[in-house]
Amino acid sequence: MVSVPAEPRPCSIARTLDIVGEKWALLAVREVFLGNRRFDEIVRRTGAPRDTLAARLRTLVGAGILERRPYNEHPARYEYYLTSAGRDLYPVIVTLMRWGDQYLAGEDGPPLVLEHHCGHQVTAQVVCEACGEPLRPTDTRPLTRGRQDAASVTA
Amino acid sequence: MVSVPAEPRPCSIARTLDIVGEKWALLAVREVFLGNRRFDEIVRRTGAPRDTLAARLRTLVGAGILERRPYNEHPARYEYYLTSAGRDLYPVIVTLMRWGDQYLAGEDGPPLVLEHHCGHQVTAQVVCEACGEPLRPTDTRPLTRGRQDAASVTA
DNA sequence: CTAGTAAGTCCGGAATCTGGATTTACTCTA
DNA sequence: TAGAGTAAATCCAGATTCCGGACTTACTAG
Repeated sequence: MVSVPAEPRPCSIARTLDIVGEKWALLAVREVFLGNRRFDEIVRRTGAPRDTLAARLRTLVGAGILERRPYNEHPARYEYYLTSAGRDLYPVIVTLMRWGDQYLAGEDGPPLVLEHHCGHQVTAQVVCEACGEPLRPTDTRPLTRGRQDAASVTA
Repeated sequence: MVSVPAEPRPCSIARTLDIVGEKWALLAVREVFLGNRRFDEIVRRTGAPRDTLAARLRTLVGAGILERRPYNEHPARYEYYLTSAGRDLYPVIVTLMRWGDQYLAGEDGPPLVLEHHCGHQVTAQVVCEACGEPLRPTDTRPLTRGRQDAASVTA
């Protein structure tokens, strides 16, 4: 009965998902990107339960993704702003959006279309920052640093 | 006591998160990208509870992201493969990874480094497919199609 | 005959999520 | 000045989900 040594990967994806890997967290961030910064507005736009949203906003503020700024005292009222770390979640949001546009849009197309300042509709593409080429799974492989047990990347 | 009309946005991000907006779902997909296709291996690498993982794999297969192929009969054994829809989640995965590398890596840097076939380490960047320029939140705005209540995008 | 492997399922307790009502401290309108 | 409205939560109790560990099934290898 030798138990197999469980060893979850140390992984940036897992760590990130511990913070934003839940529906309401990311939808709250989406709303702030769209300019809606108030609690009730975020509740209304996302459909999240108030309790749950309050908890998520706390986590996001604690993680340094959102900043809670008072806009009124007596009674205390707050708005949520993206920090620079929060703004850096933009790529995550737009790639999620693109996937949904591709695979889950109904007959009348994507529910929200963004326009880039170049004049075209936004279609998010992920490229290698170094060479500018599109990043495809088959074109990358784990760089060996110590023991690596990942097999090759194939579909 | 006029109840405020709740109207969650129809949104590709929300729809996508209904499928993959949970830690274990995306980590399972990560493992398959890394070439680990078997149930026990995915459990071991992600640390997910077996029950939960089984449920997530079912969802992912149902959503057309993974494909379950037998590699053995008697006893029946299966492997999970990415469909093309699944491979299209690569941008989501690498942008999540980049964010974690930036904000959550410890002293010894990112736990996993990918090498692009151009020879450089992978740093995922999101660009506008049309003009190739980096996509920044301030450079995009919702294109009005019918009523839109999103304010401008500002930080 | 025993041990190991692989892909799950079953279980019961713990934690989390959910919608609705309530609270607090105002401002605005009749 | 009373009543309604606004905004950010919080409280609650029931429903759901998550979790880890044990178990099952059907083999193969020694």
